Amino acid sequence: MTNRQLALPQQDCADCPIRHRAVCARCETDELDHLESIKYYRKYEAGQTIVWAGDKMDFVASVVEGVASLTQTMEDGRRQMVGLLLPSDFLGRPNRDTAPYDVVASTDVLMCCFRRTPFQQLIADTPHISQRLLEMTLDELDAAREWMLLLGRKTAREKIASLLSIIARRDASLKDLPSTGEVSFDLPLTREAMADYLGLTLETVSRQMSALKRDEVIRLEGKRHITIPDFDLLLDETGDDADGGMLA
Amino acid sequence: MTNRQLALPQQDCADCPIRHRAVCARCETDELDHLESIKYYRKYEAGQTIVWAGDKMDFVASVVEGVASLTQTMEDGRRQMVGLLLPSDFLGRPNRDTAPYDVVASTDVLMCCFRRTPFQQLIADTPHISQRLLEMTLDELDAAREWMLLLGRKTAREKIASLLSIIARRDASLKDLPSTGEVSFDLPLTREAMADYLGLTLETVSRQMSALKRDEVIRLEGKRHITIPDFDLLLDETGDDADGGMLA
DNA sequence: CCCTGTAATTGATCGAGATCAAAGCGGGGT
DNA sequence: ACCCCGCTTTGATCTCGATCAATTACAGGG
Repeated sequence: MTNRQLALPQQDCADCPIRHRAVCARCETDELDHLESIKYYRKYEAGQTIVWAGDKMDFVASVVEGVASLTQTMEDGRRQMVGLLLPSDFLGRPNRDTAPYDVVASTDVLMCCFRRTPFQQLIADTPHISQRLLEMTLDELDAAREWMLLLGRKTAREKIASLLSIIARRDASLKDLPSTGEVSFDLPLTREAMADYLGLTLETVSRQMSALKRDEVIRLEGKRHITIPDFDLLLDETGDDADGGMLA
Repeated sequence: MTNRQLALPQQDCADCPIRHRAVCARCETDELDHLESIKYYRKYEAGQTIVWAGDKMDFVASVVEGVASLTQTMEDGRRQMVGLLLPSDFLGRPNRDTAPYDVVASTDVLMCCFRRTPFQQLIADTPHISQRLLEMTLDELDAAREWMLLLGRKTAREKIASLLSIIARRDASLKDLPSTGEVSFDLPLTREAMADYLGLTLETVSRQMSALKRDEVIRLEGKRHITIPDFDLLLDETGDDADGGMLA
């Protein structure tokens, strides 16, 4: 229902839904042509592992549709998600050939891939790409640091509220809707994935979701579709300052 | 003792202790000359706030000597350190004029500063600088993600051991010493700062330090000078894989 | 040398979230 | 329809780290 028919491998960057947000955002037509010539699309199904930590990675990519997660695992099995890749986010690091984390598709995912070596060359030659990549990396660093505050200092309830508000916001911005008043979206994560992201157990996630529902901060239709009757009410629960405190 | 006489504002980049690690690492002589013409030095005393969150920041800088911390504070006073700036680390974000975090000198600090506007211009014109900045930002992102695993999933004892091993490693690498066998260094952080970094209370930090001492993983001389009789023994306590798991 | 103030240690108790354990869904396949 | 099987919810109990509360160590100043 939400994961409607994934687009078939498309050709034209001009029609791309992430044209103005992804690593290619600042490219001129001729630069885009060059990118277009080395790109290829790839689909992954929900639950599928895109890359295993430690594997060679011979491509970098932009998420076009869907959600993927970056997860670190300790020897004894403890797991921590360290990033969520939403449409327009970039996967991979130029000049590194080994993946440091597992990358798993949370929903069906469509990626726009570039072979790593030609892409590295392109970065070196195209300031519009390397500048955009720097900017995106700095944004990711800000997001990671915001997440450090969440992991280190927030309560379970605040963590859940923060996660929901972030997903709601990014979902709204993707659809060019405002994130105020009543907001509604599909959760792209299982309870377990939420727990891995928030540094909690899945039982605690479930309990806090129930508590937020009981307190009418959220409504659940099925397990995955969420309605937030009043977005400001949710923000009050995040522990962030009134202005939302968002940087990016 | 460790914070020996801070160098007087110096002139010559060629003699700079962070010449080959900082944002200027890849610059050629002529590029260095250009940088040299817009740089100035600034000292801060231990405990002094370098920038307040929300303040205008009209410069960016490299840490030359000393240690500074980046800290986020919630309205109710909960605090989380989100980064530690060691010598060669970069402070500030091009194209952003407002500081997102408090920056506080943990020890006496010497900074090599650049006014933001000319520096931005320099980045745009000098691939050697922007490439190095991208690389450093990607490293910081890796470090932040490693820290997310620590904050979300590690026990108090593992957190302390991880922090000590990171500081020991960076201290050794700065002095071109190996980090094996017996290692010894000064802690640049108070117990409270350690707690803010690790997402713990200072009491828990103190207790775990005592426990590591009791178990002879570390030795304390005074409150701040630490000796690690066997670095591998400390690594066993971090919860990371045998190979150390370090990326950068 | 003794104050004084700050940083650190140590002890006693509490509580949020983890862990262990059982049910409830709900949807897809035969 | 029915039965799985994976996901989720809910309950009972335990535990690690937080909190509250004294001490103790130490550096600087008179």
